[in-house]
Amino acid sequence: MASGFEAHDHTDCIRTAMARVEKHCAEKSLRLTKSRRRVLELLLSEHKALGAYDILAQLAAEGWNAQPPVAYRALDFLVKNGFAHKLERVNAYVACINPDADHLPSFMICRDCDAVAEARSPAHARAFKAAAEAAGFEIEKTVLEAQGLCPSCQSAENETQR
Amino acid sequence: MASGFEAHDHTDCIRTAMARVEKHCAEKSLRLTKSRRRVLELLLSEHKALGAYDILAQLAAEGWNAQPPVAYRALDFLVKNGFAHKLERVNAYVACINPDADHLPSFMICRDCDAVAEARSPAHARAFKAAAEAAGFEIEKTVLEAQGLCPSCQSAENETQR
DNA sequence: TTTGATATGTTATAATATATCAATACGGAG
DNA sequence: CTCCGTATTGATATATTATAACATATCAAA
Ligand SMILES: [Zn+2]
Ligand SMILES: [Zn+2]
Ligand SMILES: [Zn+2]
Ligand SMILES: [Zn+2]
Repeated sequence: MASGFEAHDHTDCIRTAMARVEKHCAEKSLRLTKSRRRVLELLLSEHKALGAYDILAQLAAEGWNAQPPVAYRALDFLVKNGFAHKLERVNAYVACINPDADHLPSFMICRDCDAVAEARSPAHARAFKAAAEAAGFEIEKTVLEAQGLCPSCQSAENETQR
Repeated sequence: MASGFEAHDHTDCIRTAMARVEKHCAEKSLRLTKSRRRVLELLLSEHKALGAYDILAQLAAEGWNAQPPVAYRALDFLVKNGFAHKLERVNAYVACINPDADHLPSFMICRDCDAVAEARSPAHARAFKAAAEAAGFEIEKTVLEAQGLCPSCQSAENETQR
């Protein structure tokens, strides 16, 4: 139902995602420049959200002397084109798991380990959209985020309680 | 289906909400102090979200010499006790329309006039919760927000397009 | 009336995000 | 190829949102 918490071949996960983004950029003549590509790689490296300043710190560690606009511009590009999403609850950004399909993303965010899973079956998102439209509201953007404990952090909490 | 966009007796709306909060505070021995009460009144005054610094500005206009922690502490109290909600998408706060029932709130936020409606039928919220639990995720908090155009701002956009 | 807990006052600063403008790189038209 | 308009980057400054820290005040119960 979701992606991010299950065990999977993450190397392949990254490769597939990059390939889809590259293809999409080629088709739409979008320029996946050095900083945009590197920021996307950082977001893809783990199924976790990174804040803009986390990204800046990583770039700095790689010798990049990058100021805040560098991160925000790259993130704007990635978000605008659907390659990443912003998690409003935590002011952080995560790579999209389905970066060329139009969708209403929704997320589960672990408060303990910061793991993020993007839900794949957006029945609730469509239901929200339908309910809003029934109320005469024209949706342009949805924010659907759940914060709590991922499966493995629930286990960890139970361990320490003993 | 929602509250905020429809015409209604808003004076009564405010009075009812304050009464419910007062009752709840009395029952739970919560202290609805001067600043907490005034911030809640400001949030209730319109079905719009106010940022912490909007609130500080209003308090200042009333002669309050209030520093940021004053607003954030009052908002924390109101949010923690379910009298207000934070809209993560716009970093702003809105009074709850159902302030003594436990619920998973969801919102429609107009990008044009900043009107906010809290949805009353949370079928989509429950569906989200169910989907997350099916994935083994333990939800502690949900953020469900739609941003777009409220009914009256849709009309206004159509006017100007002519 | 002491006491412990909760709330407020006050100052400073952290964390997140954007405005602005100059310099550069890119990519198509000629 | 080379010129031109546009998109992107570099660099500095600043805006916006939120919290840390610690002293003081208030409350309510023992
Ligand atoms: Zn993966
Ligand atoms: Zn976790
Ligand atoms: Zn009302
Ligand atoms: Zn509106």
